[in-house]
Amino acid sequence: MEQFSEAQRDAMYANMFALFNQLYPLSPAVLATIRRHTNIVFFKRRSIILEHGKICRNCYFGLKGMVRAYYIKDDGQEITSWFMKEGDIIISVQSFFTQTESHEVLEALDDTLCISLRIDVLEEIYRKFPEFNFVGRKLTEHYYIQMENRAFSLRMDDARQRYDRLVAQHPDIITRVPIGYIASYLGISAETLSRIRSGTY
Amino acid sequence: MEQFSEAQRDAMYANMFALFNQLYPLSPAVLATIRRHTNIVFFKRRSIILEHGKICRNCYFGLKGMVRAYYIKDDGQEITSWFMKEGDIIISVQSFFTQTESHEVLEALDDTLCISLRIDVLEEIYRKFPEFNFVGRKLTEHYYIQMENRAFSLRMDDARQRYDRLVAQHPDIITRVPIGYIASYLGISAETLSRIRSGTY
DNA sequence: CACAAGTCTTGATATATATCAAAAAATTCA
DNA sequence: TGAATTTTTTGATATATATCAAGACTTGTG
Repeated sequence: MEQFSEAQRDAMYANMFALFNQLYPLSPAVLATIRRHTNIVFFKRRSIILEHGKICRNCYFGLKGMVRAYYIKDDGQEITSWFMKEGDIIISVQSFFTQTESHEVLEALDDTLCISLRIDVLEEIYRKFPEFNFVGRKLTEHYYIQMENRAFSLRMDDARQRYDRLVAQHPDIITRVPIGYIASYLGISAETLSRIRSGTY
Repeated sequence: MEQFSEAQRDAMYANMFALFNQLYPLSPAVLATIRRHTNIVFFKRRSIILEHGKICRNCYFGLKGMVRAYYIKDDGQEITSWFMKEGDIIISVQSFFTQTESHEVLEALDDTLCISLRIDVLEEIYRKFPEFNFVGRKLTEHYYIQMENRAFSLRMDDARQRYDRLVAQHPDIITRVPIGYIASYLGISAETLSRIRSGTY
């Protein structure tokens, strides 16, 4: 992999720390501990970050690149559950939070750069710096609300409305992700999404 | 409403504290603070716990009774988002976590009894007892995973499979909730659910 | 207890979206 | 670059589920 200068690393961590500090102003001691016990990892385009059935033992902070999470149906069909990118926390929610075998696969859609934090290190940080639970709670709340919105759209909106909502809320996903993955995320076939986009529907 | 003896209250709180302690062993000081700054509230069957457009300023712990959360579509149709009952935390997720006007309505389906905790009190507890963020984080994670499972079922399963999954995972909801509400939660019409249940599909 | 109001079922038909198949376009890589 | 592969589009047909309408149940209430 590439090596990074200290200045480059500083910039990467500044990114993540800005997010944390905005939720709860953290002491230099916590930030130094985080920096000391995490590292920068690189995933090649198309590579698997987390395999199906493995336990998600790392939490990633996205620095560059798009990642998708997907399930595999019994018939082999892949169902995309979500997309994560720069500034996002990247995990298999179920697996990371419960430390059980993941139902999801995490796959890098681009060459992807992340800060990687091991669960045991994170738990140690939660223990040693209880105020960091504030950050963990706020981030969980944030992603929970996003998930709720998506579940809601699936019940309330038809295919075209779900697509329009995604375009409105996440225009970058539309441009950066192959249409087939977007279709399975929206719960529709690739053909239907193609027709929606072409104005047939 | 009714008055409760100290012994009855003890039993109610024991319920909630057991949940908390199981996530993180809390000091008597926190528990005493919680008990002192919360109260038991009663909602009559069919009454509205939280109106649409109001800010959800209380977090409830369910002691008795079923509650449903629903949205109202532009055309007036009610779409049930979830059911909460004894042992559950009852809030409008979006409204409580962001302290913005609720998109959801919370409605008591039964005569319902809850422990009520004001958001400002909760925030004070988070500040004064940072370890309580651990509990808040764990609970948020738990409900987040549940929400993920539901969003997933909506994308992956057809109507019959979604119903079967609900029966398998929450048999009590089927027996305690009118079928029309269950249908809108599953994202299908009441007629279709009726046919699924009768074995037509 | 009976009637009103709401809820659930059943049937007929309509519609959104899936599926299958093949061509067209885009992307990858040797 | 150009052939091979993958992705996307388009067309024809099939299907799951919605909608509309009417009747049968339930339930709550005076």
